[in-house]
Amino acid sequence: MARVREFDTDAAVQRAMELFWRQGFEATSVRDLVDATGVGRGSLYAAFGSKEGLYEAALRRYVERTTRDMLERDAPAREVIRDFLLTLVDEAVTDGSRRGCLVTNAVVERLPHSGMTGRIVRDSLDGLRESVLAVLRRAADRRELPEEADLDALADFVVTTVQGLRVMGKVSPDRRVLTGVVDTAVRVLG
Amino acid sequence: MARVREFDTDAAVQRAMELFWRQGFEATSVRDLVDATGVGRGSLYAAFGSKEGLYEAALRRYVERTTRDMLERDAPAREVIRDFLLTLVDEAVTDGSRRGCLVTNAVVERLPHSGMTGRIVRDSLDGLRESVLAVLRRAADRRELPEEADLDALADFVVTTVQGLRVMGKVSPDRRVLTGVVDTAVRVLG
DNA sequence: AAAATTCTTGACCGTACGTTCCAGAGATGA
DNA sequence: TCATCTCTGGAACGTACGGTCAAGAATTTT
Repeated sequence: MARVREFDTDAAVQRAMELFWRQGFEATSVRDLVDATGVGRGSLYAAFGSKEGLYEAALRRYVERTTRDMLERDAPAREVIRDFLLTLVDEAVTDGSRRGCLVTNAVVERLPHSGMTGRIVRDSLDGLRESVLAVLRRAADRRELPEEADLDALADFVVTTVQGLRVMGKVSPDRRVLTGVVDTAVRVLG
Repeated sequence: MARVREFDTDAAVQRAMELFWRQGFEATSVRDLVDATGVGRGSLYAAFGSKEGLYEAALRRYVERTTRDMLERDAPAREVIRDFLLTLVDEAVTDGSRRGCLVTNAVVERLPHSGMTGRIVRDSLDGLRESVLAVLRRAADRRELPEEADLDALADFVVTTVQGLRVMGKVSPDRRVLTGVVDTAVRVLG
């Protein structure tokens, strides 16, 4: 043992996450990160290795914190999923700084540039897909969906709709429009 | 009159577009653009004002060239839109460099940083929306859709699905999955 | 108390960035 | 032919970047 770390790693990652979320990876400089976290350059590099390492930690944190517990509700699938999508609409309309979703942003701006980002993003979307699938399976068990429904395709469709909403939410955060999209989308669920 | 411009502006914008599309705005340096276009720094700045100006020209070119003539076909709406979405799937699966769609990329990585990008992007999506709407109206005239169908909401839904496919295509360019999504999506069209 | 170990701070590194500028080349009009 | 104008090419600008490192501070072990 020796000198103990003075700064709160979690808090630093949280601050970094907020910056990356609002500004993107490239547009956020190490200087910005030092200022926002209050942690010195050296300490940041000792703890995370690189700017990209810190970004990945921030992305991981985002994925972990973005809970899907809305999807745990025991209610008709269409209702559960509709409410879930409507929270995304709400986020988009409410979010004044148009930051969208960090995962979606990571897909577009970081995926080609390698690193662990692809892995994290894929895991995140797989997680969402599984949660949706669980909802659909419960519904299928209750004979709530048509007998021949393809649950896998439906789950992929919902995940795709989430990404679509995330993008559209940035372009036109218009509640009426986005709500219409959600209502249209959930019509495929029976 | 005086000395006449030596380089082909259109060709230069085309080259720039390819670079921005593949690498994104921030990751493309002016040096890259000079190398790819073969046009000197000075000439580039004289013609486009700034890196952002060239980006906007490239984005505009992309929007103009990305023709929607698939949507002009006179066939059942569901079929026309399904085929259109399937071409996107094909693009995603085929595109080895995962560049996605320049407009979608612009939304995510450039929208917060102002400029004309927001305007161009919005115009582009509005254009797509109008094309889809025209298809739907033709279908409605032919009593092909349910009487009570909300054409506006359907058009917004299709545009959203396009964006969703564009993002998903980057993460998992899997034809089976994406085709399933398309088939699911078009089920809302009657 | 002293040795050992880890963390902190911030100056410093080389590089690459976007942009500006200007001397010279090429084209036109007088 | 010469004056005028625009375009060209690339050197040069200041700045900001991501990353490194060494000296000192804090803590634990001996």
